[in-house]
Amino acid sequence: MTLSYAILASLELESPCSGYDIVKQFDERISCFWGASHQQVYKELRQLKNQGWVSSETVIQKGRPNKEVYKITHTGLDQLITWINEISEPTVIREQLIIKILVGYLVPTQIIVNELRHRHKIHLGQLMALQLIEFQNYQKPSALGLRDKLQYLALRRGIRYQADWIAWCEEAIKMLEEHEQSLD
Amino acid sequence: MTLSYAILASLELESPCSGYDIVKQFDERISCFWGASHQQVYKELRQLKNQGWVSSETVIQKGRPNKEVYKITHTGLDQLITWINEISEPTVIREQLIIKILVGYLVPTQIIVNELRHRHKIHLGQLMALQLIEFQNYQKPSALGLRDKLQYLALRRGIRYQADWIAWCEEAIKMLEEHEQSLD
DNA sequence: GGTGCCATGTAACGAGTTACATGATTGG
DNA sequence: CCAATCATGTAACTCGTTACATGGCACC
Repeated sequence: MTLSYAILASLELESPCSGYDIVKQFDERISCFWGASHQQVYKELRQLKNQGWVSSETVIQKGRPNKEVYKITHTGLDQLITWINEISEPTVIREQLIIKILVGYLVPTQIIVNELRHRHKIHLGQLMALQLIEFQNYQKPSALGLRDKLQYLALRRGIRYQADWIAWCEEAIKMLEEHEQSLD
Repeated sequence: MTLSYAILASLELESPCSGYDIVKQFDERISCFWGASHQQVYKELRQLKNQGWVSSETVIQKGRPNKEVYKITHTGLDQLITWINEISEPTVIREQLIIKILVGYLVPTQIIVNELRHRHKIHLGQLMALQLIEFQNYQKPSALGLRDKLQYLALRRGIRYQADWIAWCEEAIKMLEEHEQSLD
């Protein structure tokens, strides 16, 4: 399961931390390239513990629910490294919007344009958030250590991804609006 | 289920066709934004038929296995249109490579660079295939009818997607190789 | 003679989603 | 006072993958 390696990586980067923390890290850091529900993460953490790839202990808190904090074990680290060494293929993407575009002639063009605007807005918001992180933390990427350079590259992947969606949305909106005008 | 709408859209664009044809269309036309195994598609087609969203008949062939060819029904078309009208959100992506990048310091840099080169090659191959289609079929997009324009926009999404991955791979390889050199 | 295409399917399993449940604390 | 945050979980279900099965034809 790939999720287990994502969790191991998360614990390798920052530990000890709870299932809750891991979900938050997925959401905040790499939301455009990884997502998991808390149910999935908790389930997986229990399984990883059974396998001995992570260890955990209970932290008693007052005023808050107790939490179970996890660390990666050396077995887990070995497994993570083995996994990194395996060549992986691109993920299958199932993007509804592309299907809608293909049969978009079935509805008024404005419906499609609205959907494109909606997507544009989402990606613009995410792009700005990522660019803020870039501005605040990575002014001089070439001066960074390897670890930070890698984090920066992951961030760059996100920035490019969002910018790419935005550019396409604009291209598509323009083409559809010009098409509409040409009908008058 | 979203797959059912992808199938309906496929049948709307081109019908009658068999489960086999639909899988092929997914693979060929929009492989970077949709994928499904034949098992999934056959299963879904049977369910769509039970619901009355598609109809089918058996075509007897000689020298080849018989096939079941499907068409979208008017109920199915209604459902497809209703679905298009609903606003949809971006898909969750689970991209292993980003995880590997984040913890890439655990292995020799060359391992990560190799993986990046592998991805670069894949996306370059797909980009060239898509650009060939663009060159052969869409020389003058502004002159197209709505249906073709939409097909073109879907193609453009694929082209941008591939080009974006390529650009990032190059950026990443460059940064990692320069980092290696700075250590000498 | 082996590989690949056409064409469809079953069965078992694993991954992921949705709905539901709990309960205190903090902040507007 | 309502919403959000912290923190974890169960149960039912759907979706998707993997492995296995069949069998003729065309091409090199």
